[in-house]
Amino acid sequence: MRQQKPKYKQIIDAAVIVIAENGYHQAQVSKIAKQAGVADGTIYLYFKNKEDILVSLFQEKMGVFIEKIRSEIAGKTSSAEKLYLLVEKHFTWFAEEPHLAIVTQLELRQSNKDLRLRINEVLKGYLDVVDEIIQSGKRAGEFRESLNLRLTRQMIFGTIDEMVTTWVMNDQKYDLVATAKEVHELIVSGCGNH
Amino acid sequence: MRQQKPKYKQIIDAAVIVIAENGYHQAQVSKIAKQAGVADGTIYLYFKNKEDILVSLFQEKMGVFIEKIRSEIAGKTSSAEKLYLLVEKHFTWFAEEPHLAIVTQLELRQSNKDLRLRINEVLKGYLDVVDEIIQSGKRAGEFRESLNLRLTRQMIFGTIDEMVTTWVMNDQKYDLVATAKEVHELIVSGCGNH
Amino acid sequence: MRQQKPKYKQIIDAAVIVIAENGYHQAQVSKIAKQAGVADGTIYLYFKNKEDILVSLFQEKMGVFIEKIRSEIAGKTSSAEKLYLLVEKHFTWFAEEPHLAIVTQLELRQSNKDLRLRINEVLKGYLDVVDEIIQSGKRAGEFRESLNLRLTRQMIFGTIDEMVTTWVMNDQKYDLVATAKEVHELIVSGCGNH
Amino acid sequence: MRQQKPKYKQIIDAAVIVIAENGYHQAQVSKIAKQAGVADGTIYLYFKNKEDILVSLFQEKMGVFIEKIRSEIAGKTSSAEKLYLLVEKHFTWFAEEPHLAIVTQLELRQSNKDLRLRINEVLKGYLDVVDEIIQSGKRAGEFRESLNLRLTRQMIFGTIDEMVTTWVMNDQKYDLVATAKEVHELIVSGCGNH
DNA sequence: GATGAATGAGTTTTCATTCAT
DNA sequence: AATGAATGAAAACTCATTCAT
Repeated sequence: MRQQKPKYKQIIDAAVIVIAENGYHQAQVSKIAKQAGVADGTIYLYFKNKEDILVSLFQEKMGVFIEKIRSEIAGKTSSAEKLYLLVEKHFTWFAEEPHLAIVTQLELRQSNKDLRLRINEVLKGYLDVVDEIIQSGKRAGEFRESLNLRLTRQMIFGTIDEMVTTWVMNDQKYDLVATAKEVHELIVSGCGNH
Repeated sequence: MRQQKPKYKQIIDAAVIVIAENGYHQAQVSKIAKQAGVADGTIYLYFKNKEDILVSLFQEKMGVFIEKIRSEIAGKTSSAEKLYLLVEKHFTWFAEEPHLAIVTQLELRQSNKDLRLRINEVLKGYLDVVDEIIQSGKRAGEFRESLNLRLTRQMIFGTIDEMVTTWVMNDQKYDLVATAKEVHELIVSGCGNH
Repeated sequence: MRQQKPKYKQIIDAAVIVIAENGYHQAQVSKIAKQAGVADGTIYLYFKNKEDILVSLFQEKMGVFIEKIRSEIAGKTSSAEKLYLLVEKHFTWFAEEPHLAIVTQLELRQSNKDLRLRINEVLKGYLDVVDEIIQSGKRAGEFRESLNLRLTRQMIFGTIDEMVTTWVMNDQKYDLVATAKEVHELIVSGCGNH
Repeated sequence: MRQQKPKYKQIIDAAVIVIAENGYHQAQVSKIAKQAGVADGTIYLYFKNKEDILVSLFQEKMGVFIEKIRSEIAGKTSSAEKLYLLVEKHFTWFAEEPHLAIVTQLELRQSNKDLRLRINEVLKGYLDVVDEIIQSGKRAGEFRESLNLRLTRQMIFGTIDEMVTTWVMNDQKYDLVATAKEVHELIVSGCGNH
């Protein structure tokens, strides 16, 4: 685990604000340092380089979120319910951290392919949770036995991610959390009429 | 309508190749010019600036694709079939233009927010097709009457987009088109077991 | 003498307008060509290069002006009167051609040293007129015998030129011609109280 | 007040040399940096942009000169004597700083109108000194009561400036300071024969 | 640990000029 | 004579990172 000195967190929180408010390309290290109340050079005592701030930021925030999700769904037996909690908590998380939503949905994607591969590593933990829900659903007979794990995971993640991105691109001006129920319904039942 | 002189298309095709092979940030105008077999300055006779190459590229390619989709689904009566064609053609399109897939799924997203808003304008035409399929499905009773148009559209687009992105991130090493049937099934029926 | 084809004059007149209205650095050859109603390439049938337009412009306009001055002072016997006419005609000239005033006083000076040396060649004809006035004044006993020709010429030209430049820098908002009498007085009598 | 660190002055002195020797358009920032013995980027820690180097250079040099003039004429009672000192010191200044003479008389004028307006701001301080001399001369009865302040100031400045410019354009090959007495005489008495 | 002054690599875009038609 | 599409050289400025203090 990384150093937990206060400045480490200060810098990450500063980065979220600076990137959300200025955009990725206008989020200079010096701006982040100023927002964090440290000198430019200090950043490099806690992070290898600028890219490392971004990855660490995502790791830190996503890590906490994944833990929260895991503990939320731990007690539930129904996979549909677990899936609902995943969607609802995901939406609630970003609704409560609008700056972070901008950073993850818009700004972080402006990074290069290498960075995105590292981000995908972090995302792996989230996708594992999705996989577990799908597997348990299949075992319990709630979900179709024939589901392709990888495709289903991508459908779920793609849907949720697109919902959040569209909401952010629309300046977060409608109630994202309120859509959780319908989104969950779409994922479980698709658009078909059974 | 833009000029249809060969050089306009030459430059766009060169841009696709150069961006796909070098990445967005290493795709210098001079590299594109060289690939297109024109002088650097010639680029600026056909495009306002570098960003304009990207938007034009997306417009040009997506425009043609949308027309193709529209004509494909024109004769079909079943909405499920239309939806299947949408997925299958989408996957086939990118499978046949691997360079373009890299550009749209990875490189183009590294652009700034402004550019992405302009890209969304182009995407609008695609989403309109999705909307029309959903609407016709609802009218025909194939799809649930209660479907929220916007959310359903986002579920469909998010799923398809995520499939293509994952495939590209995995170096296009599996058969994307082969997944079309299952993806279609997921969209129509969700992951639930009815 | 240069070609007197209509396009030659068209281009020079266009250059005066374009340079005055856009400034030297924004007066592209293509803009001048457009204003003159000819193709870019046509410019090069009448002028060696862009710099040549400027020198020719100055030659053409200044040449006509010098002739006018010469004929004006031809009949006068008093040197003071000749000097007055020089000042008054100079001011009147620019007051009647405000675009040209901007070009000669501000924009033409943004050129490089080489161009300015060529412009000085043209100016030589003007300074000759000044010299002749000084010489005749000395011969007639109107001006001090001890006057240093070169310095006196520079004093006269420097004063007149500074008056016009200041007037142009102040957006030509006061009546330049109205100052001719006082300026003449300053040149003849200096600021001393005799 | 600007920083007085050695680098600020180093860069200004380097700029004077590089601009004088290469001309304004060939005085690239990298050339100035090299001459100053600093990195290109360091220039931008001390100056907003390239134009700012020029304005600062003129401010710095002219500011010092104006102070010198003021202290020189402070003890004098005769306005003619003050005026003589102004001319003589002005000529001596440039004779002692031939590089600076080239820069102010030729190269600085190649700048655009905006820059010249900023330069005029600096020049204001010089013209104030001229005004004070004229006013004191009028009060003491040395100069004509009827003198128009603005015109007289322009006559004096225009004359001095033209003398220096001509001298620079002639490659400083004669003794400028030696002309001070005659120039002063011209300004005070004009070319008339009283 | 903390600082912040200094570094220097790297790229888009403009525009005078040419020349095939 | 006239055109105008094509050329390609050239430079200011930013900003992630370092390192002496």
